[in-house]
Amino acid sequence: MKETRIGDFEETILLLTGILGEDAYALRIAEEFESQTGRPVSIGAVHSTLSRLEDKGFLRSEMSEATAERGGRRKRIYTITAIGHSTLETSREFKQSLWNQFPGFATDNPTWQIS
Amino acid sequence: MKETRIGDFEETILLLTGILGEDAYALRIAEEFESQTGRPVSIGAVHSTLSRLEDKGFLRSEMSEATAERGGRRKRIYTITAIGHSTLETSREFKQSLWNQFPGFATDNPTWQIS
DNA sequence: ACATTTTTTCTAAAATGTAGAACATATCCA
DNA sequence: TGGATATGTTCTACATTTTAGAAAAAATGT
Repeated sequence: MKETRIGDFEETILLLTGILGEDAYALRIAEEFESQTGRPVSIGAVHSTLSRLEDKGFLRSEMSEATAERGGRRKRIYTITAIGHSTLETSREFKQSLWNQFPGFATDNPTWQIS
Repeated sequence: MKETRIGDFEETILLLTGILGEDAYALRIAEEFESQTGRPVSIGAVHSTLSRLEDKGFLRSEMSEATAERGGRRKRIYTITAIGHSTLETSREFKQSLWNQFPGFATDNPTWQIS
């Protein structure tokens, strides 16, 4: 099993988990994904990605207590691990480095012409 | 519209193609990938990804003339299209926005700042 | 009790990522 | 001239990630 590799969707889900904090459970994350990207996402996609990320050690999870709301069953709350965190950072730095080497995007001026 | 979606490896290959310019052909890209990431990559992986990116319209390609070097046969040179370019930018901006919402990482990195 | 809501778990598929063998075409040098 | 060797592409197959939604579980409302 390759421990340190993550895909694009996985990266986004990991980031959203960090952003949502205490509220990071599958359904809420899917909701946030849709609102931030404008693209629909299936709940299954989010669930399977979350558990894969947990298998890889980038996330850890814990069941919350049930709430007093209608249908308010226990949620599986996800938290980023130290490894997940550093993987995110590495990925970010790598992409940033590539962007900086891309002619026309290196620094402040985003003007670039395509043939 | 599922046309505008790319994966993580695809994104890296697209970026490397842009960075390499006139020298962007499969073998060279694979070489650059290894030197930039430190991870090995098979030539087949790069080839299939490049042609997939071309099918999606993010890259276009053209055969070069053979060179006078030993074994210097014709290369397939890839170039980023306008669509490929804007897809890259969209992806970069989206990730940046997520990072800025991530508590403790709202960075003021100068080379990335959008506004 | 039974319907309804929120949420997870399970199953299956399509798309992306990975690997390397097979093939083609160039130069080098006896 | 032609085989050894180098550079590249094309092809084929398989693994992993991404996507979708149905089914099951656990809570409240009436």
